[in-house]
Amino acid sequence: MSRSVPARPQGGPVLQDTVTDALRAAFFEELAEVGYGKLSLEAVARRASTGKAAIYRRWPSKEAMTLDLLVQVSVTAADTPDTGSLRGDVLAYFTKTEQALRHPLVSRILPDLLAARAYHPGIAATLGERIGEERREKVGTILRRAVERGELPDDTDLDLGLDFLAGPLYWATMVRQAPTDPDLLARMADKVVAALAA
Amino acid sequence: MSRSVPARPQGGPVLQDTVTDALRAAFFEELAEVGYGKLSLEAVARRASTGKAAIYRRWPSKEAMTLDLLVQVSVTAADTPDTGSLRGDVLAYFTKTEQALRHPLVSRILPDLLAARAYHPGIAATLGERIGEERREKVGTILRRAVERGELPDDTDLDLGLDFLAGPLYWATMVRQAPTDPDLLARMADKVVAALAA
DNA sequence: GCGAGACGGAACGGATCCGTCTCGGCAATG
DNA sequence: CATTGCCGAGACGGATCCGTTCCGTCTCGC
Repeated sequence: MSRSVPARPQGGPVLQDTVTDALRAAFFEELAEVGYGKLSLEAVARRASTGKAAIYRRWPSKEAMTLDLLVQVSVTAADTPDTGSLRGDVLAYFTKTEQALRHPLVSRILPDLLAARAYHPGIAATLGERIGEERREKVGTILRRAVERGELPDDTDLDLGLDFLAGPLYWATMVRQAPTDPDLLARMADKVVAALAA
Repeated sequence: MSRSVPARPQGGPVLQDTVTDALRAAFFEELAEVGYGKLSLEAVARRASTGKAAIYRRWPSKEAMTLDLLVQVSVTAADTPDTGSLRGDVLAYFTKTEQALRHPLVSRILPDLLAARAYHPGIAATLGERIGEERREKVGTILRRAVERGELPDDTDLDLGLDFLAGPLYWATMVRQAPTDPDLLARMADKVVAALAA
């Protein structure tokens, strides 16, 4: 063994440079193209115009690479601005979320990752703890503000409310894959507000 | 070529027998275990205690096998009974649907197939035309009955209503993977009725 | 200008998969 | 009893993948 191994905290990438960026981009593009189940590091390296060794120099395994990159991306979740009313907040959140879900990479990767949870405990944990919790926290702010304003009762069930903030939009956009025009979002927001107040 | 090929309508299975049943069961169990992307016909044959030839005697390819078996299963969708009120219909539908979604095989296979649509046009077509359309038809009956009863206005948007019948329950059960007790379903039904009436 | 180390590229062994093909076994038929 | 045809088992060629290892090159800091 003549090669010296760089000492690094196990499981994380060391280098922040062009090659790492290319690998990250290639990883997500490949993930969007074939899905996690069929993701091959050979293809990622090929797409990044890189040798496989460059990958294994950064991450110890395919799963570690996935989890690390997922966490990096998860911090992107945006805030939900206070528009002054529950309906305004919901509509703003719908508009922004729908836009995010329509992103070509997101729309292919997200359902795949949600499905991959069933087969890969690591992905389930990362998605639940990092991304899910953060989302829950940020979107929950909409409901808490509405309670403070007096638009919703004090004993509002936050979890149940979040199901209505997420469910219909996710179903329409991702499952049913319907073309959602702005008018639809407005009418959906009206109905969600009615549901929350019920 | 000494083997005689049985004349059959291209693409469909011929034999309805023990072997076919074993293959179908093994296919879905394997699908639930590894996902469509990594589904291997070798593993299906192994699990069914069968030779691979038995598969290729029935279906010309992995995709054909999948689509054929999916269509066979899709006819299982149950009817939605008339309970006399919109709220009763919704709650009955919720209860039955939640039960179906909790089925160990369904809960693993369904998200995977929804994700697989992005990579396999054939699956997207089959899911959309066969299963999606049928579901839309049956669940839509709930809304049409409510319109006839006068519980909903005549100009009710069926598609938007369906998003509320499906979205929150799907999100809570499949995405959030929350433990849904009967009480939660009842409160969710209340809110859905309020949303539909808005 | 020199050494350390990352680079792209390529090959490796071992594994898995697809789809085809060939066996011998077995049951039903005639 | 001989024929027929599906059966399970599994070998096969060709392909892909993982994770490791090596080569020769390039770019740094010193």
